[in-house]
Amino acid sequence: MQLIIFLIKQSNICTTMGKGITKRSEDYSAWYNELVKQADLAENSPVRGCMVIKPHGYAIWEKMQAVLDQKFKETGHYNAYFPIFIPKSYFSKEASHVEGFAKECAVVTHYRLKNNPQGEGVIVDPEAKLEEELIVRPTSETVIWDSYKNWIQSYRDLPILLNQWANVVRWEMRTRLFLRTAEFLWQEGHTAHATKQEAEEEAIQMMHVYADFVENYMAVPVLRGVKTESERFAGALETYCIEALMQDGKALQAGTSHFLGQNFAKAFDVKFADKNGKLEYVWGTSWGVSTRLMGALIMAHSDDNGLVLPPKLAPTQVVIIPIFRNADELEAIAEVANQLVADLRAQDITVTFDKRDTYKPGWKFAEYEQKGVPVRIAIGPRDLANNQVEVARRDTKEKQAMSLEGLAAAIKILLDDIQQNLLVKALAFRKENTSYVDSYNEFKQVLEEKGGFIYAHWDGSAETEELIKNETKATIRLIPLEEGEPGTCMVTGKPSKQRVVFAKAY
RNA sequence: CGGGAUGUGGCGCAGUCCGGUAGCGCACUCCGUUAGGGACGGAGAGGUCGCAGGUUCAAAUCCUGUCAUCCCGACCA
Repeated sequence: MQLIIFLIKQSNICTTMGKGITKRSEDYSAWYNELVKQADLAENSPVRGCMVIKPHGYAIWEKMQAVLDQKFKETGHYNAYFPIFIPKSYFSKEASHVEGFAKECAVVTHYRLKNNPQGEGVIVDPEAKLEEELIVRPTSETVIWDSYKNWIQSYRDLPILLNQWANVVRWEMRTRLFLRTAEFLWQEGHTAHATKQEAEEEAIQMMHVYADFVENYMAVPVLRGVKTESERFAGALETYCIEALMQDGKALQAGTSHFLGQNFAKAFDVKFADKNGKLEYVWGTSWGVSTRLMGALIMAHSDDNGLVLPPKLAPTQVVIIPIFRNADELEAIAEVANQLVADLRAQDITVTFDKRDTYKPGWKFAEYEQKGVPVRIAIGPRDLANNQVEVARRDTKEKQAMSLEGLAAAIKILLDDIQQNLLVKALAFRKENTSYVDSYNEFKQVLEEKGGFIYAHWDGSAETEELIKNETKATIRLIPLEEGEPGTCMVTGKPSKQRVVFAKAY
């Protein structure tokens, strides 16, 4: 009996392979690229390294934004907007900051075009050269701290808790849709505080806000920790981060939160008078997540049939597909379907009733599967006769007949179950792909054969970190927050306070 | 910026070696049959072969230049 079920499942898979995508096992990278396009999330733009985010992809991003925005507001932050252009001179004010971003900045040098006097087209008007070039923001610390200088005089002006939703540009050499694009969308929080402790607490808080979002909405488990000095954000004293594991065993940095110390306050001369009238530099943080989260979402759950979305972030949670031969049949089905739509909406479930007669049911099944709609309900004449519907869940691809009686409530429970199942599956995968090693040879072997997160002892030096990176391409993803057992470095044998997490990363 | 490759209807490709006036699959339009996992048949529409020169009676094809994109490295959310 089990064998028969297995065969049926196999044949189902085969029939959907007609316009399928490359399997993960064959070429993970190709699978990802094809999936992004097939699921209608995004495509390459005419400009190298930039992407067009298509409606379905953008709808998912909007869901993410909505949840995050609410969380930011709940933690006391306000949204604001600063300009996309930053005067070049601002970048020279914080030395390590410019070091970190100079190599990937887009620069505006002119403000006018004119018709080409030599012939076709337009040229940049050489007369219209800017006095000072403008940098297209790669991040906004500099322009924001320049404003903070004017906004902050007294301890009464603090804290300032701002966030902005924006696009930024980093001229990357190699790009991939969502994971690394020359222009990307993100949010960047920028806060200013009177004390070191408060700023540190803010940075840590936001790391936890991110982790909570990624785990409870994206259903992707993350490790929390701090970056090593060499992986730290340019201009930060401490970078808190969350790291997720993708299905190919590589790590993805899902969010970062930086404790900036007084670096930017000093660079932009932002001081405040404390209660004793003494002038002090302001303490700062910055934190961000980007459309890269889309990449994490895709790579964490999706399968060889296409996108798999957690219900909490799916723009459409349920699709209803009628199966009919003629207008009369459709009418009978629509009566039931419309009632079901109303019932589902009453439960705050987003639902689409796709009664188009321009596409066949099989085509629609494949289409919604590829786009990751969590639950599909099919209703045909046979179902109407039995007062039931066929319900299929995207995550496990299981199908079952369900009674129309109390269906909306049952679907609500099913959606919760899918959300939960995705996280459980991802947690199990991470557990399977997490290793503890004590020798460098073992480390190399595990990295080569299995990948994943590897906990190992490290002597704390940048030299050893660099050596491991050069020899194995693995980097220290983070130093866990919780105190660990001391040991000895797997490479040098020098003492180590605790294990750190290594992985190959995106 | 080093190494490799590719530019031909909307997409994916063949044709290039050996010059002879452009073809296949998908998608698209119309008609009919179909409809519980990406239907079938028939009839159509759509391309200055990346761009600029050159050779030739004749160039997608040969030569020169140029631009762009992709992949592998160094760099990065």
